[in-house]
Amino acid sequence: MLAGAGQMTMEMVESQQDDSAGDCMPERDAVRLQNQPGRSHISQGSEVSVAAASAGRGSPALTLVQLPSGQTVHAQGVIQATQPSVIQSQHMQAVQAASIADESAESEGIVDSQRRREILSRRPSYRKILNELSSDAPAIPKIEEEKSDDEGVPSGIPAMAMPAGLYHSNTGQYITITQGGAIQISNPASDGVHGLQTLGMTNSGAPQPGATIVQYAEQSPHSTQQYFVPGSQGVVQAATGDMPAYQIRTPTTTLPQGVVMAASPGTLHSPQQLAEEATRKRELRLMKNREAAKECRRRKKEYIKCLESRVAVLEAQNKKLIEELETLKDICSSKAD
DNA sequence: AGTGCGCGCCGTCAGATGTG
DNA sequence: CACATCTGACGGCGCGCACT
Repeated sequence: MLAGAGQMTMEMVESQQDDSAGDCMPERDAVRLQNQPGRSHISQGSEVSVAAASAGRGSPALTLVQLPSGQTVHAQGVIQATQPSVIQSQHMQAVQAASIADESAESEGIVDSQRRREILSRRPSYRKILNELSSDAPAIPKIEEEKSDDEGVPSGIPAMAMPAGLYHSNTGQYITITQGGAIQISNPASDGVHGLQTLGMTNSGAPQPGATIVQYAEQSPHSTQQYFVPGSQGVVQAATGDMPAYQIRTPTTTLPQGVVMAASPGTLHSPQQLAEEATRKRELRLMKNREAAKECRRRKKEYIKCLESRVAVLEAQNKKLIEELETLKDICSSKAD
């Protein structure tokens, strides 16, 4: 990432990393430009001093140019407005802006610095950061929440994007919903016909719209599978082996993660059943974490793309500012002559 | 063809963070 | 505060590529 970034941009990125994990903000960039002339391509003792007047968000940036004669000139900058940071949350921007602008107000400054430290100590949430920014900057794509098709699906249960009526499990089995509402489970290890199991769905007329989740535990007692069946209602759990059982219910109950026990909780007394329950919970937790990790990686990629976009924007701004500075220098030197 | 290397993706764990 | 969620870190795996 960031390969080919210009020198100043890289410095800015590095300084961002100094502050916290993935924090940067245009306001602070402006302050740095003012306080660190060496970074703004203005040599020490230059005849022209440039101070970036803090321009509020959305207002044109004004640059104060001190001429050798002592005259001060307000120059309109090429950057019309500070760009919202890709990775800086609005909350953070507010705190930062307050901490910079109101340093004289000691009591508020103390509170701000405490809040600032508190925020800086947190790890960034890619989803939160980008969503907050996207609400402020329409150009920044919002990280997509769960698609509407997935609404009603308990978190962590992958939707099977398969043709209508045919679904594929995470263990390679195929689920077929027949027109009569029956669920057929086939194992591809066989030729697709042998080993076919059929489950009946009898409550397809459940009143609440939503989706069906089929949870299926087969020969291995440690194997529990869930299937999301769009467009229908109810949750199905199938368990074969010692105690074959199938249950269908609507997914709107308060049971978390859409899990339905095949056996009633009151029957889980034997050590074996307790062990099975513990294993089932572990499998469920691993499955949810697996999905969470996938989602996190997707968000991280999006986050990095936004950072790279911001690098490009800052490089362009940097280039324009340098050009503007050269122009102002020429004006000043011509006036001095 | 066999091998080593780099890269990306994935699953899992542990700890931080968010939420009701 | 308990529980859920998120994310960094780690290791494994597969793939492509260059080299022998």
